[in-house]
Amino acid sequence: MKYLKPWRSDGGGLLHLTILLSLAGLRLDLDLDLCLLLPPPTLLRDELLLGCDPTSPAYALSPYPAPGGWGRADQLHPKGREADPAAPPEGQLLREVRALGVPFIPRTRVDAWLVHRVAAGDADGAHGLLGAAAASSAGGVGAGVDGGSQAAPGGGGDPRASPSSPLAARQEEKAPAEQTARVPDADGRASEENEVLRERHEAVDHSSQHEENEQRVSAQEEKSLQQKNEDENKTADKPDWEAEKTTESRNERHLNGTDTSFSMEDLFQLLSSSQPENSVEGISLGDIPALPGSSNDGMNSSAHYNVNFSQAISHDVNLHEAMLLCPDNTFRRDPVVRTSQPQEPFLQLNSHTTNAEQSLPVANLTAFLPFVDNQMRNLTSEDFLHDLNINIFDEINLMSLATGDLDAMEVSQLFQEPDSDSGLSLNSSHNSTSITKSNTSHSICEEGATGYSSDPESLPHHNLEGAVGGNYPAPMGHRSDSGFCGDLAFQHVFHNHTYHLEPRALESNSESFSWPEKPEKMSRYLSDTERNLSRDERRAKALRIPFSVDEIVRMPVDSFNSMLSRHYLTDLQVSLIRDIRRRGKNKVAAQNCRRRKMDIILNLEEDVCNLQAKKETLKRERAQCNKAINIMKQKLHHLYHDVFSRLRDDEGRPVNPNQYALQYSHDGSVLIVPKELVTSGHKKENRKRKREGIEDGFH
DNA sequence: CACTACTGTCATAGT
DNA sequence: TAACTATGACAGTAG
Repeated sequence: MKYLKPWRSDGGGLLHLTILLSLAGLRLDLDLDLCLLLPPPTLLRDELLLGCDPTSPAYALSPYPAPGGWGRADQLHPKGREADPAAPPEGQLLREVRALGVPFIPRTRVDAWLVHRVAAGDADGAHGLLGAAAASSAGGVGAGVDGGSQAAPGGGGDPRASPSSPLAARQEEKAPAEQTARVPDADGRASEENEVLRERHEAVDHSSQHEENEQRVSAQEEKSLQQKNEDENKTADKPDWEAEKTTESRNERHLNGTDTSFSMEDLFQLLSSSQPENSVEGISLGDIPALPGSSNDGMNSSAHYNVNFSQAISHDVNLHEAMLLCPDNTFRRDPVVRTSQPQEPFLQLNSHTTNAEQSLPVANLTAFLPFVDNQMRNLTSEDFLHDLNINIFDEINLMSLATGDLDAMEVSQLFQEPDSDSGLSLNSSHNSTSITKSNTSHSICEEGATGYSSDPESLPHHNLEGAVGGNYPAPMGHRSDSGFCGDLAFQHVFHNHTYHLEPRALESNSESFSWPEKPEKMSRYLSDTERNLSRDERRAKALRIPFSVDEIVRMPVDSFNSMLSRHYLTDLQVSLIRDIRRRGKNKVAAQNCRRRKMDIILNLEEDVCNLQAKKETLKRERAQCNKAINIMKQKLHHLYHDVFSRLRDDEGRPVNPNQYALQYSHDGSVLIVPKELVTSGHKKENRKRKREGIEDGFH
């Protein structure tokens, strides 16, 4: 869905939008048609008309730009398409259409061909031709990319797209048979017309299938409006038709609004000034399938082209009721906003959310879910719809994150960012570092588009980028400037359509939403499951990185690098993955570091304890030694006195121990010497020992 | 409300 | 030079 570019001069984006909305069972097509018809200032009015330069991008039926445009543009590129054998040359077609007196000029060759067939009475044929639009267009979004890339190698298709998608394979199979029967015109575009017309036919079929459900939904909406909208209490008291009238008149007031913005009236004048025979409704109706609420079958008569402008706007009511008004009608209309809506239709859709009161409660939005979901499921038998659903729901899921989990202010911020693809630069002011850390290798477009930051979590819009990440590669570097705004606008449109998500989808996607850095702020939004996730895990989820954080961190570097090269990842995803790996490894390193530090501290404490214990032991040993020494001294003292008591001099008298001392000689003999001699001898011996000790110390 | 422990992260130096 | 590790410093959070 990322690849849809609604705001384009050609009808392709519009066709896509119309078809997709029809597939979704929403009666949004006319309103969006009118919105989409409003040309950007730089768009020449003639580009809206059939007679534009065939080489102009506006002429191409593809919603994608020609070669050089952004990726997957090749799918519906005229080149490589088979010509419709029944399609007249474009000049003849135009002449015939004009000759039929159709009150408008079809915008594209497809429209012209359709009008030609219908006005000529071949309603069934036109109906049939219309049908194929959904298949082709949706296939162009999803599965059928590769066949187109073969047909238009210069179309900037995603080179990594699988060449074996089901639709591509089917196209390849049927191509030879059709080539034998085709009568290619000069441009080789006739087959494309045929195919797109067939797609439209399918779109109409789907639309008619959803008619009952749509009416039921509309009735419920109206009932809810009448019951719960205080501003419209009077309307609630009136019969349904009066309520509708009120609604319609309200829209007419919007239409006739006097503000200076680009109104629908301006559009009407703009288109009618150069082509007086053209009517606005004609142009828009040329692209829309049968309107469920119209009295005519829509395709059985050309009368449905004569819907007046106010009727067309009445469908605008349906659009906004379907998109923006919830059953309990907590959403208020803003006439000013609505009046200015035609100027910048998608941004106006954004403006609906700028009012806090206008934020869409998820519970209310889910009223549409069963219907839409069933319709989508019924269509999944088609390969293209498989891919389409994926893309749609990707887009839907992302939007649901914003609408379902953000408060009104954040939603409004999300939608207010005009310069960002996917509204990704919303929160840039909240995190200045995210800008300074942006990879300078990114172009401004990409940075703005992706809100590139090393800290995606700080940017709630990043999860939008996730729509193209993970398993849905996005050719980010192939956008044309013109496609940028369209992409932005178109995403916003589909974001609004995501209001029909299942609650489960909303919940699951709320997990992938990224939140402001403030944890206390986060806790308000995060579920218990989310709260258990680490920041990087939430970031990875937000960007839909198809690897677990644990994998990213623990993987060997070789495997890691090969993994990055194997998967098609956006720069933002790669950056986040590398950041996750770096942070994860650093986290482990920090844990190890702290563990080591704690180990060191514990070891030192243990050493201190051991040393203290050793000190105590030594103290005890010293005390024991001292005690033993004292005992020995005591014993020696006793022995000394005992010996002296037994000694006698030559005259037989006891020896006084205070005057004599015992001296042991080296040969073991014991001498009794006077103490004066022992003292002097001890001094000399001590001196001698000291000298010897000093000499030993030197050695 | 202050304090503390824990944890994640960043910057930087070293391997 | 890239990748990784180690570590100090800082900030946020919970008890």
